[in-house]
Amino acid sequence: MASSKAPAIDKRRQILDAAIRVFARQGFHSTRVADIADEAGVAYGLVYHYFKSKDEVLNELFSERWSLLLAAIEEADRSAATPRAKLEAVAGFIVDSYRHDPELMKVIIVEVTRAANSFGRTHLPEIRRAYDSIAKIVADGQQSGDFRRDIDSAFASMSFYGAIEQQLSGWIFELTPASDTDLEQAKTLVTATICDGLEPR
Amino acid sequence: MASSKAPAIDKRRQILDAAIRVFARQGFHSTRVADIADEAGVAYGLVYHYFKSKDEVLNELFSERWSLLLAAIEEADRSAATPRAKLEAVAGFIVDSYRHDPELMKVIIVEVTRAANSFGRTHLPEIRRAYDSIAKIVADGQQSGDFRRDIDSAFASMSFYGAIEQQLSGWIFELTPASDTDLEQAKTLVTATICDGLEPR
DNA sequence: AAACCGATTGACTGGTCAGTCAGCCAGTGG
DNA sequence: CCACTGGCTGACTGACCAGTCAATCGGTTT
Repeated sequence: MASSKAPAIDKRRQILDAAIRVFARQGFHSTRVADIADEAGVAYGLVYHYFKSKDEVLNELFSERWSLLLAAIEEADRSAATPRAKLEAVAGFIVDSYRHDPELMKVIIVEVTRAANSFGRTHLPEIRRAYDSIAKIVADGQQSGDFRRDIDSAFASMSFYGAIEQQLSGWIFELTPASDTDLEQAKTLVTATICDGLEPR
Repeated sequence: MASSKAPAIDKRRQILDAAIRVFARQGFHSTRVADIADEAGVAYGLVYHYFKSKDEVLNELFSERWSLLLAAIEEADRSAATPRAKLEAVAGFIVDSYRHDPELMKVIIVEVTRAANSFGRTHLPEIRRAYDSIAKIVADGQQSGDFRRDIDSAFASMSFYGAIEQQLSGWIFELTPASDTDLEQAKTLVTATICDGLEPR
């Protein structure tokens, strides 16, 4: 049959997508592999056909999306825009990632990025690369005189990223309204807060 | 004997302190209750004499310190200082908490604050109260004209808190140097970033 | 000195799961 | 039409561990 190879690929994807939903709903630690299989409408054993372990499923989900983030940051950096516009692009990408798939972003933030003890530990190098790339944008901005130089670029990078991630956390845990307009505004607001500051100019 | 009641209290404390160390080292999920007992130099069963469950140990650790943070924020708010100085006081308190007991702060951030799925869920109301109290400081600052009004105070609060917590995360996972001077500078730098912004004035 | 009582001990149990594996089934090639 | 292959199945197992509990200990009271 023409579709003889297709189902195989589908099933793997099906499992990953199901895992996103289940991890988002119950958290990684309290999902059983059986939950993923059930959600995917697939036999228990098939999960182990495609993945070495339950951990590997999460690793795959993280790496898939984080590499996009890294690419987006590095692309923003390479562009000819102002440092501020570069930061705005990064914030925009992260917010759009959330809009596009809130459950996946929830899993990534809750189970990896903010869980540097368990999974984050494994991915610390990749996570760090994001921080470093943002720091580079800031450092360049300091070089060009667009940003003040008395705030360490690594420090500024952490503040910027922390501010965004905290917004996402607020949405994820429904501490903060997350309508379409809220998300859209957040893109500019984070950058405005970090670049202009809270005090009037 | 005069010290007849004292050991009882000691043991409870001993267990809590041991739990801080073990949770910080291995993470909550991969510590066995036996690890806590061993670290405390106490029999397994005694943990259950003082605490209903393993979870309750963590809850206790969190609540103990978080209530201090809430008190500190609210006290800062009540003071006559400028809004900016109030924020600086909050940042200072959090940084000092880290300096005073990095392991405890690690546990609180990694296992509770940033794990709103598992433990955070239980403590969401308390956590939210911190965000709200900070938002109030910002809102008052907007009222008095010290802060601009086009950035929502709840949003600013999340950015501020997120920026600090991200710094702590950097220290915790050794992504960022954490010498005494670094910690000291961080207090002012967070506030400077958020209040003044990265762009030169 | 005997009864009492809270602190302390640690062996044991019941339940939970991640991961294995022996085999099934559908499509393909000979 | 049969052998083969690889996606697919799900019952099973071995390990692990939170929480229980019966027993002991040491100090206090009567």
